[in-house]
Amino acid sequence: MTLDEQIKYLTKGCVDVVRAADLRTKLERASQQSRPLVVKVGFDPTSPDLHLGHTVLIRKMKHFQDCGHSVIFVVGDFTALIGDPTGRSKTRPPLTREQIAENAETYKNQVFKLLDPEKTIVDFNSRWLGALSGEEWIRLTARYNVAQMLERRDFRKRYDKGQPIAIHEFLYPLAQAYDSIFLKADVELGGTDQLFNLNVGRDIMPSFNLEAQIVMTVPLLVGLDGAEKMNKSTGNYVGITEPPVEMFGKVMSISDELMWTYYKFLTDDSVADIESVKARVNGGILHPKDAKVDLAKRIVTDFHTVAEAEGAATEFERVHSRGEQPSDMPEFSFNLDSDWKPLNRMMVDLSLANSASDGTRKISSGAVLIDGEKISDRHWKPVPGDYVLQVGRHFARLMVK
RNA sequence: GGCGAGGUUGCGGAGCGGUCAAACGCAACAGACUGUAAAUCUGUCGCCCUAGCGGCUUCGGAGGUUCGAAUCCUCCCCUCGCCA
Repeated sequence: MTLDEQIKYLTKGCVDVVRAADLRTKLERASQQSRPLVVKVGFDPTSPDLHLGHTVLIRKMKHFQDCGHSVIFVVGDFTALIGDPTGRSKTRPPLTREQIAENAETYKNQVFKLLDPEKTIVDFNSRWLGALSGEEWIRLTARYNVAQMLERRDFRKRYDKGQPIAIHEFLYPLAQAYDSIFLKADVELGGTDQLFNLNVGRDIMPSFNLEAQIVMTVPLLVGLDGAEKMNKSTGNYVGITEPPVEMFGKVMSISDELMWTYYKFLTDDSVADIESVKARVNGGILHPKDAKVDLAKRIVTDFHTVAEAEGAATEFERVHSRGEQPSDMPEFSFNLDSDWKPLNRMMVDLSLANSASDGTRKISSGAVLIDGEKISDRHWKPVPGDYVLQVGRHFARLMVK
């Protein structure tokens, strides 16, 4: 890749690049001196369950690796003690050493699906932050002032409203900045919400005789609903440990419009390549569904194998395009005499309805099929044998004895 | 601390003594149409059952008035504005 191509690749999808000109200079120098850039990214060890939203940042790390730079994955085990100030003042339960180690392991397993383990250094910021003396802390805090801190929006807001800001909250950005100093970071990446913290590192580094790091931020990914940010608690997410078929189906359910956003943030394709696919779709040359299938396969492949992605696509075709039964469905055994209940209640037991009333509603709205036959009577009773129960898009196999 | 507004079924938001399980919108869930896309249309959207113009529990909490309360009264709790 030429320098310009590299810059395009590395800055694709980024919201902030502070500063683009400096990035160019650093890249140039790195290639001249064949010295890879040190790219640092911090992760909070408290929530190791990653979804596609997190992978936007991880993918950006990968892009740097692709260009030959070294990436440091910093587990913020020390900064977790402070907690990134959100103003929400919920005190987090402190993690034990074991929990942190465990979460870090979980992170690794997930993150290395995208990152090259060979080229990734995993480190813990307690290693250097925990070793700082009181005196060193004072020197560090002396590098910044309150006016600068108040540029951070949530600090400013709280200050203006007269709400308390604990002194240690000011330490969080400074500690994170010190990570960059200790690691001599050339680049720090983060989500857009991290912009202030990242810039503190940039601001302070020169006073430690280091060149200011480049700060690059990536946006929060929109969730499956196309409206809210991807979030596990609202359910509009795709977890990266989800099975292939689930993952594929979820990606297929997004709107055509959102598909382009996902192409941008969840693949390594260049903006130009994506635009050309889009042009083919808009020109009627490529069916939008095929473009989405391709996207879904690629996303699945990132976290599973190519074969599993193909399998998921085939399964999807079978179930949704041809209306056949899925090859895998939960199975349940019943004894006709002792276990059988009216269907609406049965559905509750099988998690296919929220309540017996809900089950009744589904039955009367024609959503319930047994072996493909619509059931309208909740008192339907089987004779011993195997049945496939379908409620909307959910299936279950019933084995009745 | 003072004054004002308000807390209704996931959210928003009507209702202000009976016909209220509570309008309407959104979300959600089903059905039709499709490409499990969007848009559109239809239905449902507290719980229970022996499924009926059936029963039960809901309108911040606790009491009270009334044949009858989400609606009136009392006390309490909480939220949000404004002034100190």
